[in-house]
Amino acid sequence: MRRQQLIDATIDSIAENGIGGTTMSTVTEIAGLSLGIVNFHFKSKQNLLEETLLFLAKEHHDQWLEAFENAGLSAPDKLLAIVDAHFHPQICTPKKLAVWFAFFGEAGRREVYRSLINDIDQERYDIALRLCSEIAEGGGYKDIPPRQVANILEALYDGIWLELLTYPENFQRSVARDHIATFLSKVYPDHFQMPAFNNGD
Amino acid sequence: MRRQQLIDATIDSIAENGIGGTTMSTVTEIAGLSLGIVNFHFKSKQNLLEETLLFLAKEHHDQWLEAFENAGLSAPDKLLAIVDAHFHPQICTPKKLAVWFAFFGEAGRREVYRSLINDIDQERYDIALRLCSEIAEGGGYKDIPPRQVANILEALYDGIWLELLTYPENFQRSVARDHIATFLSKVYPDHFQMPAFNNGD
Amino acid sequence: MRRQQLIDATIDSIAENGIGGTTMSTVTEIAGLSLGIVNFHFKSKQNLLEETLLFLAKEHHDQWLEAFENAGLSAPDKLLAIVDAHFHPQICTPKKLAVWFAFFGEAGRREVYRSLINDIDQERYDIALRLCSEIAEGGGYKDIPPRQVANILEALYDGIWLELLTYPENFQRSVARDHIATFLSKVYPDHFQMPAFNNGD
Amino acid sequence: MRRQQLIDATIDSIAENGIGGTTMSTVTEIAGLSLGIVNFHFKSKQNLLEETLLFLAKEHHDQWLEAFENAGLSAPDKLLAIVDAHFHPQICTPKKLAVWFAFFGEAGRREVYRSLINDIDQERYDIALRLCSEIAEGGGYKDIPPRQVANILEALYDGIWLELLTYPENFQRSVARDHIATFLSKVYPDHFQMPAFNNGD
DNA sequence: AATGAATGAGACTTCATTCAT
DNA sequence: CATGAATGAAGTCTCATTCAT
Repeated sequence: MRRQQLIDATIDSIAENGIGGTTMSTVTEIAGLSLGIVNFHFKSKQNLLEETLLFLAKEHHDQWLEAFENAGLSAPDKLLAIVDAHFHPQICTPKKLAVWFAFFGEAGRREVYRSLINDIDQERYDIALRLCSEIAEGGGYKDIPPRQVANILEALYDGIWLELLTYPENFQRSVARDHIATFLSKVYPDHFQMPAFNNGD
Repeated sequence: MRRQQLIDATIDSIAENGIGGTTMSTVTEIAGLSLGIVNFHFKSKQNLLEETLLFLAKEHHDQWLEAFENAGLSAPDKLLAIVDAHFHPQICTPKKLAVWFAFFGEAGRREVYRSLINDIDQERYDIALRLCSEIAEGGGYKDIPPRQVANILEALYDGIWLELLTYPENFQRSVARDHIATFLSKVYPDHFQMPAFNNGD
Repeated sequence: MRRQQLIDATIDSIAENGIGGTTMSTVTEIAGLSLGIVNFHFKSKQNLLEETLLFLAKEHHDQWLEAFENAGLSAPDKLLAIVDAHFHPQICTPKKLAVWFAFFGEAGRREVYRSLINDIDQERYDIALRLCSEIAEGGGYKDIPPRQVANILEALYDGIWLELLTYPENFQRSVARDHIATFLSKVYPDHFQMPAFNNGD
Repeated sequence: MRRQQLIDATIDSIAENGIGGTTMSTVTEIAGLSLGIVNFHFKSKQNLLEETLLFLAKEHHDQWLEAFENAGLSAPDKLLAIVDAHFHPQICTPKKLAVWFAFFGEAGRREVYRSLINDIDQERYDIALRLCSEIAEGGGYKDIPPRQVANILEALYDGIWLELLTYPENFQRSVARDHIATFLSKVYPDHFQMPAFNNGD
């Protein structure tokens, strides 16, 4: 309860001030609580940051995993469900994107962040790889190794997120998602269809 | 010169300590200069950081612009030259990638940095868009709007950079570049050819 | 009772963490009680510390006073009983010595603590002085004023305690006590006998 | 210069407020300097405290060592010189005594303090033991082992210091020193003479 | 009586910036 | 131009005390 309240405030603060600009004061002020309370519920500021990242990672993980499981039975359906999950309104908000990249910026030096992010990525990558392999095998796609498709997908998630973050004025989740659908329709044309483009884009 | 010496040291320091861990001391110590000298050549720490980002942006800009101009005359050649420039050994080093994402992660400063590098990004995007339009027109590619190809390219640059940064143990510029070449060969099959894949990938 | 339970825990905590490292938390945790309970039974932390010192002082006082009263009738017997009481297993434990010197070291609080234990020290000094006077008079010892013997005794108590505290690896109450007995045998040779020394010492 | 200024201020502050009550503020305020300067010249508060203890220990060590070396050639002269050094006006001031006992109170838990104090004590103890052995041998004193005399001397130094600290209103270095001279005159009567007592004491 | 979450003053420490040399 | 000691604001963390339950 208090913990979640503080994690929410931390997300707000990082989105607004960055990790470096996030202080105990900014967090507790946003949460409307007293300064000392963070060290009461979390051991330290560092721990608060880690728990915040953990929360985001879990939320993201649950989102795509559920999408994957609830999607239609076919591999393309499941793969597309995972793609869509990255741009779900619960996950892909300007605030949360800002926080993700704040952590990415530190990940090189903070083993904790890195391993946290890696674990989740790895699981998703493995599933995507399996789905691509199924599709490639079933469709007779021989020119691109499934591993490469999965790699490009991972890069596209992050790359598009960064576009959305950097140019929030054109922020449109649907367009973002269409980028990836387009890519898939080119790679596996019999299994994904090109999205219809609105003129304006 | 002193200024460049300090900017280089700043890059080293940010790569090693992050922006938050970069202090006047870490910078001047790496540069082998005295503490007080930064405020002599730069107005403030903030200014030093901005100049550092600007330096990277310019270096990057010069790289792809020169590649673009020196490339073969055809649009595909020129587009591929821009792609390659992103993974040139001068530009795409672990240290510099770390600095780029350190800046991307600093939400609070994003405004400042955005205003610094917007023009450069825009220029590259415009050129790529023009090239894609030429190719699409000449090749009769009608299903994907050139704007979208250009957008996906931008996302791929950043997304692949982030992969390289996050998983430095598989750091291979050539593989990175192949991802994009693969994408282009799928979008404009008559103008780009699929790279040959090594078995290991 | 709760109060005594907390005082005991305070002694344990001071011995382990020092006065500075002793907090409401360390005390209540050792006591196995809830954090808020101290301010319930004691006015404040300061008050808890004072009561703890007072407890030690009283315990010490009772010890030597009882020893004094129960000893043989002769003045030397009674004086030696007081000496022995300082090294009684109930009084002279590593933990309690640590607490004593923790308090002695707290200059800022010395005034407070002095006012608490002054009377007790004075009472013991007066009794010792009286006993020395009796012995000196009865034995015709004219070269040392009784007051000086009493003073040296007081210094020896504390000095030997500090040795015991500082070098706990050679902690031997019997040796400590022998130091003082030796001193007395030199000052009042007809009334105290030199202890036998074990070779090792 | 600045360092010594801060060490002096630390001694003043510990004497007045104790170690627990000594803060960066109290120290720098006494020194008339700015708050941040301690961490500039010393790494941390803990380091400042250790350097302060080191300074006192060195000063004390130099004092008795010089006294020992400059004293008359006979063993009694040298031993008495060491005794006297403990009550030299440079060493035995109310302020410095307060600081010593502040550190003694922490010594049990701070290995640094302990080892610092131990080293100095050991050297002095060894010298005193040697002198006592010489005297005992030369004078045919067989009833007290030299080791015990040396031990009692050590206890007396600290014990008398504590008396002086606790009852500063009777602070008289000469009386203190006489206590020890009296003890020695009783132990080695042919080599030390009883001091003359003023009536008042 | 008892609990323990919450508060907020105050401690230590870091570090951008200044300025006498 | 260059140095680096000095300053002091600001950040993290601790902890005595309070108070609703």
